Amino acid sequence: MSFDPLAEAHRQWSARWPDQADHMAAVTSVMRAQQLLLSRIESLLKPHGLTFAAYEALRLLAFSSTGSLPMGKMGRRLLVHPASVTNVITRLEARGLVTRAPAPHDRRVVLASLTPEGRALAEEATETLHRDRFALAELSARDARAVTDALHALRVSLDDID
Amino acid sequence: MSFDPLAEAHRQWSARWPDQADHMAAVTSVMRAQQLLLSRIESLLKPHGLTFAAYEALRLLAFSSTGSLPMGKMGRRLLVHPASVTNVITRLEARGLVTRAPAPHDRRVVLASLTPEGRALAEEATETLHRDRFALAELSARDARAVTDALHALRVSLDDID
DNA sequence: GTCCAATATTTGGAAGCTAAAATAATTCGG
DNA sequence: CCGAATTATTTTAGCTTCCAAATATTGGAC
Repeated sequence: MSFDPLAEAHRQWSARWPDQADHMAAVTSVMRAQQLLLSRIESLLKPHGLTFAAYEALRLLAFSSTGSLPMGKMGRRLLVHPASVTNVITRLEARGLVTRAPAPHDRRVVLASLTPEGRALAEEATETLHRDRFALAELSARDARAVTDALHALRVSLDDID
Repeated sequence: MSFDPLAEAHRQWSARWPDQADHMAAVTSVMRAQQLLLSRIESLLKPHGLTFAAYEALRLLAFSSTGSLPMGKMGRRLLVHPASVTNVITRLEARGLVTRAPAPHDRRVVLASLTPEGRALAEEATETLHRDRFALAELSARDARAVTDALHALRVSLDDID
């Protein structure tokens, strides 16, 4: 009874380009899964006034031993463009969740630091995500690992690793 | 020798919340895979002057029997917000790849139609993507299917299907 | 037959991402 | 020890997403 638009696209593609259909379907699956997950997670975070990007930045700072990190390092860890870090930190700073200051040893570097409010919010938001297992409450741990493993192979093939 | 920031995140998460780590890693994998794929595919499409969103709209029209579809239907097929369809069609129309006209039977409905130039570009772009197997040339068909299957389970758990 | 509710699209605004150019600070070569 | 190259961040501009509000059209109730 279930209709899967993705399976439908795969069939259509198969009819014309049989040797491309599996790769097309993999790409489409990734795009769709990301879209669904992002939307679920953002609605979990919305009550805290956080987007996913903002949550990740806060979480990263909360994980660091001192609660502060250089902007550039954050971008590399989060795998986003430096300009995106500037963007998100600017908004967090305006809300008093983070402060910004030049690093003592190298004044080109800007250090973002968690305020107590920022740390508290990061923990609340993490609890919310945990309650719903990152929106994947209905997925078994085994199936979650299958996703990670399959995508590991994909990332290797895209040179994300090594 | 390989360092995988994702495996690292999984380890850190495991140390504090062992029963959440697999789900967190699955989410992070999806986000990262999408980011990588999108970036590869957009560089393949760039020479044609297309973004991935624009390519998908063009491809959808090219697949339809008449080469034209109502805006709303396109949004539902592509699983994006109506406003996004307006946005992308506006840009394609400005380039002469698509035309827009009210539907005869219901003048609220706007029909987007492929021009000959639009159809030609859709085919060229598809050929380019095929040459690199949607940026997944290095991935075996078996591994591609594993991705689709694992994400199928994820999508089912998110009620994307049924 | 007219008015009201539902449907289709567009508009405007907030956020994200990227790439490329501009600014500031540091370090290295001669 | 001074100027050039490098590095870190921000700015600007373009594209994408979504949401919410506005606009237009249709169809049903009375």
